[in-house]
Amino acid sequence: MTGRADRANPVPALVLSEYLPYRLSVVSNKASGLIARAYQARFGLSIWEWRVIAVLGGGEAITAQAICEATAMDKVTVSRALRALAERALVRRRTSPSDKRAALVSLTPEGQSIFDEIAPLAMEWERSLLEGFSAEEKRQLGGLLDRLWQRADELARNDGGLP
Amino acid sequence: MTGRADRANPVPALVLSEYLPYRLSVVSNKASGLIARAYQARFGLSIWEWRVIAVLGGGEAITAQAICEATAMDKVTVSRALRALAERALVRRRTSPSDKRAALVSLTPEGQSIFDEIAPLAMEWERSLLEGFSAEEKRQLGGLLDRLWQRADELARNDGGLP
DNA sequence: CCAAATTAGTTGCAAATGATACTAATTTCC
DNA sequence: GGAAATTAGTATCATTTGCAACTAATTTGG
Repeated sequence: MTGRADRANPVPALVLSEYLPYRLSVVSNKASGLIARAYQARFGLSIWEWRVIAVLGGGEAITAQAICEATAMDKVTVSRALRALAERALVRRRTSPSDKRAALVSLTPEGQSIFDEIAPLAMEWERSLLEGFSAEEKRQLGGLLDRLWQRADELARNDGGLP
Repeated sequence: MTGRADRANPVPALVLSEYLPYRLSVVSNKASGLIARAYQARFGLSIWEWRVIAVLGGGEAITAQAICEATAMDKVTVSRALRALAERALVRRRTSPSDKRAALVSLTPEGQSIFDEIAPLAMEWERSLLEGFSAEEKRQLGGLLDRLWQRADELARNDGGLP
């Protein structure tokens, strides 16, 4: 049982509005777009700068590499976000004593205070987006997204393994 | 009952990996990225060119405006995609007889044959992504995404209505 | 212990994207 | 009937992004 299409199981017609990658993309852009506009307008932060701040908000000093992993961002994107944040003195970089190639990044007090200000707003935005969803539905959504995430990683690993 | 945070209902801490807009964005990028790479490599199509082809695959000649609505793409993006597709002779544009500002766009035979070739692959990619999901789970996922879509539209309409 | 390979992070350049302004055709409505 | 406002689509320019090449430090393995 391959699940592959044949005479008995024809491939259903493609309808863009029903196509999962399309729907994910539109929903994600709508959701992120709303909030990104707000970050930008109120704090002058790009969505990537915000992501970096979000992971640094925990208080630990971590390397750019660790930021890449925690944010699913490319190292170039992280590098640029860090440069912008450092220029505004929202983060500080100290060369790691154990590896002089790497820098340990942490929020400055100003960075931390921006985090403290945005974090609750971010949670409100999320809540607002999920208004009308029951706790059970939120749980389902989370679980389904996790599985899609995992599945996409698997497919990427097999270099597509795609048709 | 505002749902707003107070002493009794504190705002939960922000954890990026649990944050819905972030998760949506990552999942969407992973899913689209996989498939977009395949469009590009095999057919030289950008994701937008593909979306345009997908809506034209139905066979109707429609205006760029209608394509915008059907694909959730910006009119500039549609214009560029159409230019690229027209250069490759995958679409044809005829001035609309009823409105000389608008052009009715349709696939050429070559365009149609590309659609016919990709559409089943696209369905396979989707199936592959959803491998392991029960019919019920797929239905749930679809419903939840629809509601998020709708909700994001509502929020955008109230200019954010966001905090 | 040292040459080769790997890793951290940055930079430079080409291509993609987005915002704005523009042209041309059409509608509105006085 | 025609001036003003609207709409379809395109062009322009600044910014962002993505890729590949690069520097510097570290690890590997012979």
